[in-house]
Amino acid sequence: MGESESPCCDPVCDAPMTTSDADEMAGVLKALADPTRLRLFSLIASSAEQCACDLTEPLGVSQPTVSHHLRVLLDAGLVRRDQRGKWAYYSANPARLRLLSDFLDPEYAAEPAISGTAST
Amino acid sequence: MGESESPCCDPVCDAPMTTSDADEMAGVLKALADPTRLRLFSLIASSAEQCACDLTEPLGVSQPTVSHHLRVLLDAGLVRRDQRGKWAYYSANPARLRLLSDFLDPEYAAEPAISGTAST
DNA sequence: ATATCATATAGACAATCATCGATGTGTCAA
DNA sequence: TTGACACATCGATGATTGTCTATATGATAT
Repeated sequence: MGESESPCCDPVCDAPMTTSDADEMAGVLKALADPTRLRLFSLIASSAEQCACDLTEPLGVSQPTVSHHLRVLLDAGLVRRDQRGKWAYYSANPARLRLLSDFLDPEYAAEPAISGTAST
Repeated sequence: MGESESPCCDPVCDAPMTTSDADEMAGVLKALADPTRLRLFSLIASSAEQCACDLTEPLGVSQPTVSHHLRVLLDAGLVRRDQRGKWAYYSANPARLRLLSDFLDPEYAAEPAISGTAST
């Protein structure tokens, strides 16, 4: 199995994050925190791979803008690029995505005693 | 219990997102895509609840800045506020967080047939 | 070699944002 | 009622960002 991705840090609910962990995770989150880029990633992630040439039209933005967003996703490790001839094929990196979803998993996070009383 | 949170949309790997779904999910992601705000959320989420008065010092930013970030998290539905006297207590909303982690879950996402083979 | 195509990069610009100091609002105690 | 406190809001500012057009890079075909 190619990438296991460094564990990075504990889930967000487990303990207060360090500054450097927060910097790293916020960086990955930021890569997905834009509507156009999120649609772009979804387009790639919902199929095995996608030619960059097929991504401009469904997004409705210019080719350089798509290229820019692809680079942001690439730098965040969320996608990989495979250059074949003059075409560039992009695929999602599931390990990196799992890193995020595991990090955000509320798991058995302290249910904050809503309507009732703080039973502590 | 209380909040089940509208399902919002399918996981990002399942199908290309609609524009409105992308707008909504990117909005929630954006709320966590800042290092200071992520540390703030982690501080809140790693305990049952936190008084706002205890959040300024560990973050190392001014009180208005903390208040601003709390409002962003609140607007995103990621935290709740409980005013008690002159103190404001914040707690995480696990349902909202699960919405995010479920959305980002690679699940059985198409392993993009790298070197080896997807053993699925 | 030359033209064409796919993609990336450069540079510019408007919009958004994180942060701060100052101030407003509402609560509690004397 | 007055003062102190907790927190939110306002207004300003420097930095970041999403988007575009124009252009560079690099590969293929004639």
